[in-house]
Amino acid sequence: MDKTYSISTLAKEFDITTRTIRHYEDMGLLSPQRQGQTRVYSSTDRTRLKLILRGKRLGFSLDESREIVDMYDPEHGNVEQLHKLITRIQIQKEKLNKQLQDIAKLQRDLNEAEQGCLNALKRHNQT
Amino acid sequence: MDKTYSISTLAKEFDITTRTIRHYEDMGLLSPQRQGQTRVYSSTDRTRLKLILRGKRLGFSLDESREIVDMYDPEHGNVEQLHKLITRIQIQKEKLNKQLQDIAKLQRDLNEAEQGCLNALKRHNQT
DNA sequence: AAACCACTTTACGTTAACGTAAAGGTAAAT
DNA sequence: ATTTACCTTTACGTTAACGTAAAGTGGTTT
Repeated sequence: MDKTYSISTLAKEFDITTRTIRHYEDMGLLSPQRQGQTRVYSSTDRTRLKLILRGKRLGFSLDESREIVDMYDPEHGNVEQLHKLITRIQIQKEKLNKQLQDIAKLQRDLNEAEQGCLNALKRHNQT
Repeated sequence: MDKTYSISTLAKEFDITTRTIRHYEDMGLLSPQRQGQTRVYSSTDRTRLKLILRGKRLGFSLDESREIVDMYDPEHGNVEQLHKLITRIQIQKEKLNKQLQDIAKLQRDLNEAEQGCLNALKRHNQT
């Protein structure tokens, strides 16, 4: 008796359109059940959607996001597949580390810029 | 006697095409000097380009990146402008914090997935 | 029964971020 | 002098990620 969701419910929850959700399905990122021809989303589907949107915020393409969400419930086929998956996971982890460094730098830069502004305001007030 | 760069030098250094660099100029992100009709990039231009590419890695649009690089050498016009700039800087900082959280979550997820794989391999080797 | 709602598919349109010729200018090397 | 190696502009093409109608289906509310 797992909770289920309609497409518009999910759309409202995540502030996206139903078109977007269907598009993710077209691209192979989601594959909800059907009742007749109506889509019924499980909580697993909802989680996948959440992950996709997180990937989007991080600047991932849908292809990259599919790679990532597929890492969660992989076809634990043979040993070779597992090794490949581990490799892909490590690649992603490295990419994330790079991104962390970028963010750290940008944060420092923004703080500097902010300080520059505040100093300019101070100088102005002293006039 | 500041160092200058040709367009193809920069393209090679950052592993992008000259078309891309000209496109950034078309979009108003760069405005190099000219010698005749040839573009000559200063080290400031080079830095701006670096920032743009960093923004790209973080999933920013060119519009967003322009906003950010413009924060570095703003037209310190009036006080109002300065306040607006500070506001924009803070918005960016919040966005970055959000992104940091997303990355942290994703890193944890990937570590879990990796452990799952490693365990699956262990179980396989015990057979 | 008619109107309304939420769902569906199909399909063309749009925007961003470049790719990819085409056609030509300039300066150094052969 | 002509090939080579850069540089330039102009302009149409492409891909991803949806937007936006159009036209139809199926339940329920009036």
